[in-house]
Amino acid sequence: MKGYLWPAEAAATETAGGTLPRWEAIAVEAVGNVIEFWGFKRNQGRVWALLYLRDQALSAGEIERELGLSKGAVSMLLRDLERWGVIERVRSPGEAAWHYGAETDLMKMVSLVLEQREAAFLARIREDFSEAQRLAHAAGDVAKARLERLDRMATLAEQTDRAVRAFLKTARLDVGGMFSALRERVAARRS
Amino acid sequence: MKGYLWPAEAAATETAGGTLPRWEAIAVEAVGNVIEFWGFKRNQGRVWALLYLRDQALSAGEIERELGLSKGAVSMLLRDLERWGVIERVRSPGEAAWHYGAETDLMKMVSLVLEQREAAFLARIREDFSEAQRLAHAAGDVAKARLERLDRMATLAEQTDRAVRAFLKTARLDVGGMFSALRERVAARRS
DNA sequence: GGTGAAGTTCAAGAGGTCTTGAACTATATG
DNA sequence: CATATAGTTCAAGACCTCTTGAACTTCACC
Repeated sequence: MKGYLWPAEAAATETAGGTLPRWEAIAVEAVGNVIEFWGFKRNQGRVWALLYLRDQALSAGEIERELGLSKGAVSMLLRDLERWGVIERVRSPGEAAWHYGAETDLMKMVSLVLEQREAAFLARIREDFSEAQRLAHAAGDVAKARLERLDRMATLAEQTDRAVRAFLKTARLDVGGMFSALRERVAARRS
Repeated sequence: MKGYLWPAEAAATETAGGTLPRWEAIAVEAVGNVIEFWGFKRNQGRVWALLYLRDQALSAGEIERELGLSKGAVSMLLRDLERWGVIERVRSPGEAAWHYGAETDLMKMVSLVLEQREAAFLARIREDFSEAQRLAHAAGDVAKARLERLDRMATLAEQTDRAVRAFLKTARLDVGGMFSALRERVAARRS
């Protein structure tokens, strides 16, 4: 949630090496912003958006040029996206280089990754609260009212858990309804 | 989502000037981590947690000492928390200094602020997508398949919107059910 | 109104994350 | 097998947010 005050015009024109049509540039930036909102890297969103909008596989070199990124950055971003199953690496006929194509909706990736993160994160927090409760009760000299507050505080983690699950359910419903045809291919491919 | 690999022991002992009982330190850090997960500052969570757990109003100086923060930082953090309505500033009898107390659940703040952020943010993204769609159609030379992909992409913002609303609803339900008694006082006070 | 303590502000700096680019590895082709 | 091109890795540094601390303002009390 850093950048929601950027000027749309600037974002659209400054960004690339220059070859992107304006409408494409705007869309690519918009996806970058949404994806950053969800705690991913802006450039992961931009790369996916470019591949998805082009409706054909591009080489790493083309992505570099279109988005003004370095070779190293593109390599790492593509790996992330591939690991999450939202782009596909294809060997094109005459070419030596791999090409990369996007077929799947990004929300799949968002909900998948958020679910993993959330699981590890909240498990840890819960342990911490349990430990704190154990110690506080053992101490003996802690006022009852404060112990109660500690108990209530521990529900913070549980509330967060429930809220995240509610979000994930919504996200998956939406994606499932709208993109079911596209998803099958990738669901089969994954793992 | 940076820090879910910190060692609980370290977090509990290193942090403060040293006066915090261990159970309190652990709980304070845990709240700091949850709040950071939601895109707030870790120290906002730590300050709120300390005040809430103490069950009495503390002065800025005490907070500084207990959490090992600077005067300036405490001043700004308290202002944020007060603006969000999760702490209260009270003038104590004999003392010259203000004291600060926490009565409300933090999830209230999380859902309130997220709602504001989300509204501004997604309105902007939607505009961007509209603009991109307008330009792409005007261009004329864009393949139909690509225009369709752009349309689908625009639903990203709408899906995000719906998912965030689902979360906010859940969060508010939880808080409402569990802390209704505490909430009234502050609801009346706000604005 | 003067005094001292509390509170606020903000430029400079600390602390993190993300990107770069050069060295390195893998792969296709003649 | 040699060569060229693609792809990967990671230390150095760019970038950006958060904290600090000193100067400044406000406030209560005498």
